[in-house]
Amino acid sequence: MELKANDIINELVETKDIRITSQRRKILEILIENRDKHLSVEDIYNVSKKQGKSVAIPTIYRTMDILQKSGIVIKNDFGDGIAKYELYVKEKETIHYLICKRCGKIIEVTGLLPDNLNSHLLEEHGFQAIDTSLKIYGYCDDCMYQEGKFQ
Amino acid sequence: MELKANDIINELVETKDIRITSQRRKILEILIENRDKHLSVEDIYNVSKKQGKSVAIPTIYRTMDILQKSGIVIKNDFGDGIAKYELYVKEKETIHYLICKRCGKIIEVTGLLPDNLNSHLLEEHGFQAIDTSLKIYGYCDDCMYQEGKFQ
DNA sequence: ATACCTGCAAATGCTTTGCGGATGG
DNA sequence: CCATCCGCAAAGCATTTGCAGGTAT
Repeated sequence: MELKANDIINELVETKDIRITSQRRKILEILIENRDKHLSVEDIYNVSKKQGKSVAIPTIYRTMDILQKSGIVIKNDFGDGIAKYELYVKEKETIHYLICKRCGKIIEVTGLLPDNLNSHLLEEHGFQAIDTSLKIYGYCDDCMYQEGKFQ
Repeated sequence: MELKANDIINELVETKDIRITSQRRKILEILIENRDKHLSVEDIYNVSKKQGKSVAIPTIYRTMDILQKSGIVIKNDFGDGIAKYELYVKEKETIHYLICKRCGKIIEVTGLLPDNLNSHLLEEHGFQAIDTSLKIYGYCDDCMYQEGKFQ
């Protein structure tokens, strides 16, 4: 855990020239503790406050921006207009999201896209893919037979 | 053109109980004239103003909300936080978007997803898919060999 | 030493809402 | 008629920015 944070910090220091401050270390620790979740800036702020090391909201925004541009986090918007961040894990397959329009539950899925997608895009459309975002909105098991209300 | 607007209006009147006002008719006409584009609320406002029948911004938001919930338009966000609307065309295959991170160009593509995707999701995850959104961010032909600046 | 970072407050920009007057069916 | 809609102004809300003081290297 602490080790992982240091790994990421080392990568930050070595590859980009980004200063390591106590706030940035705290944010990275929170991201690592919650690597299975999608955190909003407010989430990160609340956790930092609860843990006694409150980091200001603008600082979090600025840090997430840096982390995203450095490829350390992925920025996501699941349709509610609030940015959600998660650590980028190199080894992991690209994750796709099934988003329930009724209860908001997010199911993570992999392997929906053809393996040769990126080379196909390059050949057919001259497009160099970097980030692929597949989000499928609909109704989860629990909500499917309830009245299909939007939110 | 005018015919199409009336078709949609008839559908509105028949299937939902939505009043037809001059503003809503104007908005539908603008959407039809620009069925190949992705219009922001501001775009629609500017066109309406230029055409001498200015529709107020809040009215456009309210109308787009109704049209979206009625399945007449698709709401999209291509990563800049500004909602873009387009007419939903039933016959059309699901469209995927290649979005250039440098110049912002949007290339529309179809057929990237397996045919049995929805039934697969239902069987494997108990998920009833309604809207599928595949957005791929990267660099277009023109921008690929330029310095890969974000925006 | 000094370039960069933080936190506060204020600004920004898209979107939403309250409300009095207007209008469609 | 009367429920619904429109336009204006103002409010909401996530995000960004200016700036004075603090910190990492």
